[in-house]
Amino acid sequence: MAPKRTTVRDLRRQNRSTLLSMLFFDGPLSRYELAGRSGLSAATVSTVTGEMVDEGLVVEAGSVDSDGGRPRVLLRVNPDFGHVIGVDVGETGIKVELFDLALTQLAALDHALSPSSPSAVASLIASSVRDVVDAAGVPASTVLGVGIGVPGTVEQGATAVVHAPTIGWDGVRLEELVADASESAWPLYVENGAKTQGQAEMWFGAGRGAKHVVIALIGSGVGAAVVTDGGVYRGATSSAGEWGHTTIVYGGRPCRCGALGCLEAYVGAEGILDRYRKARGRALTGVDEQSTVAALIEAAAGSKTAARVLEETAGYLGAGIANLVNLFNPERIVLGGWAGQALGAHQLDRIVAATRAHALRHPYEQISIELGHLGPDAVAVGAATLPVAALLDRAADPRKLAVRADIA
Amino acid sequence: MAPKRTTVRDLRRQNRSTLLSMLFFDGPLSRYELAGRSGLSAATVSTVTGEMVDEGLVVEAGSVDSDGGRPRVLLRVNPDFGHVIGVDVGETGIKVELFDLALTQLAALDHALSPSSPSAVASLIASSVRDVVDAAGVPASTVLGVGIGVPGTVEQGATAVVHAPTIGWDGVRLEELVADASESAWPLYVENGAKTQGQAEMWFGAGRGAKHVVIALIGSGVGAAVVTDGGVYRGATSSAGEWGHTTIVYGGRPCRCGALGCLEAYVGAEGILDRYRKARGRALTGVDEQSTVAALIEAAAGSKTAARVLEETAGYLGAGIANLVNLFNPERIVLGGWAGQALGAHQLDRIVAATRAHALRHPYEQISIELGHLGPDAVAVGAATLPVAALLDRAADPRKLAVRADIA
DNA sequence: TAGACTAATTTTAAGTCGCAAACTAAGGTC
DNA sequence: GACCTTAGTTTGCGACTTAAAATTAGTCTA
Repeated sequence: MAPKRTTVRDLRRQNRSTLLSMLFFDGPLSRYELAGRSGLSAATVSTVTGEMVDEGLVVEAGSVDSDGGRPRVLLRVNPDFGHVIGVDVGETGIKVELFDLALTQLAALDHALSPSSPSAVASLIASSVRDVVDAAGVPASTVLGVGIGVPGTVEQGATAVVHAPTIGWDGVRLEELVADASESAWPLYVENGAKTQGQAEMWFGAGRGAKHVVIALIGSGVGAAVVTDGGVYRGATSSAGEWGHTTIVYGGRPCRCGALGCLEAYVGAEGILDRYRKARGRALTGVDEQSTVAALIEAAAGSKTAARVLEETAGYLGAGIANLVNLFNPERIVLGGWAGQALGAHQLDRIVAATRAHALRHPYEQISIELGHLGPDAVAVGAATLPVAALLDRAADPRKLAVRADIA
Repeated sequence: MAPKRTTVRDLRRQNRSTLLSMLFFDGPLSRYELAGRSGLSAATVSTVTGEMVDEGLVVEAGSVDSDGGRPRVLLRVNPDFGHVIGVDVGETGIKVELFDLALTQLAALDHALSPSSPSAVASLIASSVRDVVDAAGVPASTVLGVGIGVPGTVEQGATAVVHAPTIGWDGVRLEELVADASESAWPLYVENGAKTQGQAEMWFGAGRGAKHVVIALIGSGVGAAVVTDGGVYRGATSSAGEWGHTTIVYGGRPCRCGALGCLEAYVGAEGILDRYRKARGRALTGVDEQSTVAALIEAAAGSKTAARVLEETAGYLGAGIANLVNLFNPERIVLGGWAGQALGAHQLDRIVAATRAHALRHPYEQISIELGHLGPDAVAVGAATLPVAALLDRAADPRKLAVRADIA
């Protein structure tokens, strides 16, 4: 059982973490402001920040006048304290990006990838990570960790286990595989790609500032990242948020998961296009799903059928969102994913109206529905936030004593 | 903003709370066992428990042999340290019960109540609370707090605001009303009745020992209490878990909430009976909903129509449960509420099968589905746990400095 | 240009906390 | 009754936060 005790040491770690997180999220702040915001005494702020400055974690960043007295010295997280890497394992390729601690991208790599064995993917990840470090020209020793977003559920445990039916993975111990394929021993953080994308929206996108958010992601598949009390909600075995496979039409359209009437079968890109094909009698043509959906949206101006299919889609989607509202009672819904943003750009009013029609009045009144600010590219940045989150949480180099139980 | 700092005083409070909670939930324990379980040193356990014994919060409770050495002295929470009161505000009456700290019932009162103004209900609560204290013969000064379960959503804030459409309450500041109607200044804890019932299942019923549980409650209405990481999940404004009004059949049966296709319209008692009436052409007779549903279940042995309606009900319910499984990924589902337990007793296999059919394999494999151990009576005990939870959380008399932000 | 003044940090001294180690208590065994 | 074993207490210490005092780094005034 986890130790439930609290010792004096935990105090310092907790307070370091609080102050470091404030500096990270709320930009440069003086010690004085830190004291005010944190509730800590000026003395403590001084000693704690002093420590972090000595360690190179925090640096001074100019100063601002304070009417009449000693100017305030601004502190901020040292962007060069270390670097983090985010990996987006997609269904058709992997992206590897390297960032500094301010999450500024310093290098990026893309690899197309036909469906391959888990160990082949793991090797590719390991070598690409190596490559991106070389490409960025940063010393290997400054890499604090590697976050990996995968298209499937991830069981967090002693080692992360991935279940990703769309790429044929079932019980893949990706963390072990990548670790075995790498020479370096950087901490690895494997997480569901929807959750990393959600994390990115929370840190840099439409979720900023809110504590209870559901990020609805609609692409080929449909998923959601649920943020409760500021942290990503995982559930008992980290597979929470499988919104796409909730039943919205009992006994309805067959879904690729095998069940009937899943939301994904109606509002997933494939479901939308298939419904159009059935209604119209023939399919739209497009080089890929994404452009076909775009063509459908454009066609809606002239085609009654296209317009009706999209209208219905907005209805289903609104009902699906209303389910999230009723169950999670968030303060904000962020509509993301490439199809979600495309639909939202043309149909947001209708989607909102359908949500209102299906949600209870009280929780509905609490929410705002917004489009995501980031595209699917955000999976990699989101993955890169994982080692940063570990750093903020421990307020210490995550490579040391990497107890990675709850990354939040 | 809440103070984010952690001071050395918080340590003691935290550790007191840990030890007190262990004693409460895991029965009498010796200091030695407490040290082992908590990870605290024997020295700290000794001083902390010493304090709590001095304060009367904890008492010694015999001793047990330890092979060969000094016997272990058992400690337990002093059941007579104080008393707590639970109030169940139902649609047809209120129940008020008084318990000692071991949640042993010492007195109970029932009042029928025709739909009345909030302030009339508040007065009745205030006077009944007074009465139950007199009936139990305990000194008023020993009452640590009063928990109130209400049939609607409760916005927790500076003062609890209740929205309960079924009894015509909209924005009722019940906490203020009751406080104004009482002479005593006992801390009040107002909470949704489904959540208090869920809390009772967690502490004493089918939820014991689990950390991620959804308690599905089916009666006339349908709701759920979601427990994540051991605490009741509330969402941004405490109206999370409105499972009954999630859409399960898009465009389906009208629900009393105004929307179409809500789960409640299919598996709520009224919905079941109405579906039977429509299928059969005539209604079953019964003195009330509860006995009518019982009659329907009995009729299923002979009547094809009744059997089919129940079968369909199991299907809808399974799909609804699957949605909970996919979204919350709990480790356990508890099926409660009078109708839920009645259905579960006769149809559990079918419900489980329908759940499996609609849930994703991976999260499905994590769960066990169980019948609730407690009936709807549990609302009052559940409400009474609220002041106890406050006591355990603060490890101090909740009447002092009652900061009731997060009761968990 | 030297005080005087103001406001941000740092230093100092005090009090709390948990812990390891030494110590005491309470039983059993031979 | 000497000795062993185990439970619980006391003691001394290092780590931590804090209030208060001291210091620092500017601006303003005369």
